[in-house]
This record gives sequence, structure tokens and C-alpha cells, in this order.
Amino acid sequence: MSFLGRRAAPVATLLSSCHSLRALEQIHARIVRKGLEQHHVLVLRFLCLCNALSAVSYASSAFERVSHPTLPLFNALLKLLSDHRLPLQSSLFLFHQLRLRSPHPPDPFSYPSLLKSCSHFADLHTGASIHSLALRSGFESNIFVRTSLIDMYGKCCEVHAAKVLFSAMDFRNEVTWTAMIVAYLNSGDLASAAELFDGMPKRNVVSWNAMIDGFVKFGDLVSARKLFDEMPERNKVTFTSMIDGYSKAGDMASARTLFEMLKGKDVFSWSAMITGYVQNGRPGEALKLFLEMLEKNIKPDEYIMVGLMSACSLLGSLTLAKWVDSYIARSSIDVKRAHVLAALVDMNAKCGNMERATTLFETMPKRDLISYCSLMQGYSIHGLGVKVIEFFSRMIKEGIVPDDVAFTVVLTACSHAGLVEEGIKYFGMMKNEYSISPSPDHYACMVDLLGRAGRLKEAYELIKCMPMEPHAGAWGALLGACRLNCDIELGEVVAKKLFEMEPQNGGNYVLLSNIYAAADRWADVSQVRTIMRGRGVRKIPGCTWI
DNA sequence: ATAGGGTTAG
Repeated sequence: MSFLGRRAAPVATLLSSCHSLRALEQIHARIVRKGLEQHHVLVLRFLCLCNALSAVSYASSAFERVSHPTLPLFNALLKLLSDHRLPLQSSLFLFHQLRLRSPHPPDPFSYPSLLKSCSHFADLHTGASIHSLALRSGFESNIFVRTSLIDMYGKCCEVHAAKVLFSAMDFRNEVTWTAMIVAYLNSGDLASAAELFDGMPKRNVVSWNAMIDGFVKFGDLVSARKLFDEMPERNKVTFTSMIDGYSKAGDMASARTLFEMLKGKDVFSWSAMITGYVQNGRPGEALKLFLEMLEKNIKPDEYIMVGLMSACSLLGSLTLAKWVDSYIARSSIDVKRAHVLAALVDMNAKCGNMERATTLFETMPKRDLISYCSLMQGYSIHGLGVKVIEFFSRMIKEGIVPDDVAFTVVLTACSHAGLVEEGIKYFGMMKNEYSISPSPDHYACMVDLLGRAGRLKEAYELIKCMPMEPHAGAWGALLGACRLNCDIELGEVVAKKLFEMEPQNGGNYVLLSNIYAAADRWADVSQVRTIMRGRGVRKIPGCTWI
């Protein structure tokens, strides 16, 4: 340590044993106090530590105090900015300072970080201009710079540009090959990615993982599992990709088996498992895992909390929602992030706290389609169709373009609140103004809407005119409407259809027999009951027989 | 001191 100098050496010792933000603060104070701010080697080590501990502001303040920063200092800060996904402008600003105000021009170490920032934000325009600077500086053929360029073009969906750079290389390594494979996967070209992977001279765990994740994203779990079994060594990422794949395929048993096999689970692994349970409609399991994770002293991050909030939405427990809400307020999770806020709005809306949901929604810096839908769905569940329409109009005025899900929410709300004319209007608007072709769900909403309003003939006409095969939900809505309007004739037609489509659904038999019962046709009631028994159908608990 | 792989919302 003596080459650092008498005063710097002790601080360097402190730096190498520093593992917390608290200790970092003290070191920072010491550097300032001892007048070591111009010690380039020491400050460089400090910046690297800041990177590891995510102390972005300490790093930039230490950097700013250096009156003549060296090239490694610039490069270390550039890396820190890209590693922590700070806005591209901040990286660009620093890079331009380096180009124009520093006596040293950027070197091959400067480009990869800057290009990575462009990749994060998929900013092709900036990436391409950095590319031309790299060309002019003569560093474009440096393997690090070249690999970063391939990655940047891949992430910006310019797979062809990536391919050109890749093909023209004399020397490539595993990282280069993997960047190219990921570029193909990103463009949806699974075949080219697999071909490249098979032809790679040497693979490492990252290359295997990239390919496995590619198969998972394409829903080819068999190929993914084949690679998983073949590969020489696996790590956390390997397991997490497979867990994710199994969850998406609804195979929670296999996901859980891998999860249990994995030693040293990190937030990614827990997150995959928790959101897997949520997406498969098992919020209780998700909640159990969350508590287990806390016991293991793993700090939940933004992703975990979003998963937990989705679980709460499914459970509909207000007590739990309140606890999660206050937990997040106490944590360091940034509630201003769109995903977090949307999940908070959704959770409160679904758990019956519309007041809180509305407050959160109104205090959002920017409202997007997702948060509008969350809030509208909350009002819809609470039967406040008029509110839903109000928010929908406001959303359109704000320039947000509704999609198919948004229309499902509005149509459902109209149907539940009996806003027939409005529903018809929005159904037309969806088709004519937004060119969204109605899904079977949209049709089912409209059938329900018309049926509840007693306009059974129109509902029946609509269902018959559907360009696709109506699903049981649509026929079910119509049967419900027949029950409501005591239309025996149509009810029999619809019920016959439903008995063919889903012979084991007891609800349909119940509805038909209720229609007969309302007309005092007890013989028919008992006949339906006989058919039902004959087919071994049990009535769904909670359905009542008159 | 530099490059490649994993998680979130209606």
C-alpha cells in the first residue's frame, strides 16, 4: 500500500474492507477531511466501491471535486451511470465533457459503458452516433467496443446491423457470440439464434442461459429443458429462467421442484416463483413464499412487492392491502415507478378501498393506460358505471389511446350498471374509431348488456353474427338473461347449445331449471334434474335451487 | 478501469 502514499494508504485499507453505505459515508468524509480528493488512485477505488454499493450521488460528488480527472476516473463514472441505468443524458453529458474538456480523448474503455446506456433505453439514434465516433477514433474494431455495438444494435432491433458487425470480425469470444445470439432472439429469429449457438466454438454458462431463456420466451419448454439437462454447469439465472418457463406454462409443480433445488436463491428467484403463483391464481402460496422470504432476511424489491400486491388483488383482503401499503411506504421502494403505482391502485381498488386508490391515482405524476384501467375496473366492481365512463372520457381527453382491455373494462361496467346506450356507443367506437376487432369477451359483454336490458332478440342476433365461434361465456350470459326475462323458448335453445359445449357445468342446468321453475313448470324442472344426475353433474356449491 | 444472460402492472 505504500505506493499510495502515507496519508492515502490507511484510507485504501478502509475501502477494501467496506461493505456498507454507512462505512462508505465515513470514508467519504475522511477523504474530504484529509484533503485526498485529488488522489486519483484513491478516488478511482472509491468510485468502484460506490458502484458496488449503488451510491451514485457519492460517486458523482467525489468525481466533481477532482479538478483534473484522469481518463480512468471518467470511465469509472461512465460505467457507474450505465450500470445503474441513469438517464442517457447524464452519460452523454459526461462523455462530451471527456471529449471536449479533458486533455485525454476517450479510449476503448469509454465506449462500452456509453453504448450500454444506449442499449438500456433502446436509443438507436444516439447509439449510431456513438458508433460513428468509435469509427473515427479507430476503436471500432476493439473486441469490447465491437461486442457492445453488436449488443446495442440487437437491443435496438437492428439485427441486420449487428450481423454485419459480427460477420466482419476476425476474432470473437464467447461474449461476442452470446451478444449476437441475444440479438437474434430479440428479433424473434429463434432458428438463427439456435444455429449460432450450435456452431459456437466455445460456450460458457451465460451463452447456455441466453439460449434457454430464448426457448422459454418462445414457449418451447422441451428444448429449454433439454439444454438445462445437457449443460455442464448451471447457476441462479439458469434456474430462474426455467422456473419462469414452467410458471408461464402453468406447471407450478415443476417450477417448485427447481426452486427447492436452487441453493442461494436471490430476489430474482423468489420473484419468479411468487409471480408464478399469482399468475396461476394461487395468491395464498405467493403470500406464504413472501413471508418465508422475509424470514430468510431477503430484502423484497420493487418486483417482489408488485407480485405481492397482485396476490392481494386476487385475495381481495383489505387488511392485507393496508399492511402492504404501509410496508411499501416504510420501505425504500420508489412508489413513483409506474409499475408500483399501478399495482397499488389496482390492489386498493380490488380490496375495496376506492378512496385510497383514487388518491394514489390523482397524485400520480403521469397517468397511463394501465393505471386508468385499474381504477376503472375498481369502480366497475363497485357498480359505479357512471364513474367508469367519466374516467374513460378523461383518459381519451388526455390523449391516451384505449386498447382491447380498456374496452372490456368499460363494456363490463356499462353492462353491470345497466348503461345500455353507452355500452352500444363504446362498442361501435371501439370498432370504428380505434379499429379494434371485438374479441369473444367483448361480444360476451355486449350479449350480457343487451340481455340484462331485456333486449334478448338483439343479443341473440349478435351472438349469431359473431365472426368467430362464441365461447361458453357469451352463451352463458344469454342464458342468464333468459332467466332474468323469463324467456323459456330462447332459454331452451341456448341451454341446449351450452349442454353440448360444457356438459359438466352444473350452472347451466341450474339456470334452465330456474327458468322452468319461475313459470311453475315443475315437470320440466325435475326432468332437467334427471338429465343432470344422468350425466353425473354435481351442482356448484352456492347455487340455489328454487 | 471496459463487452454478453434473469423478474413487475390493467
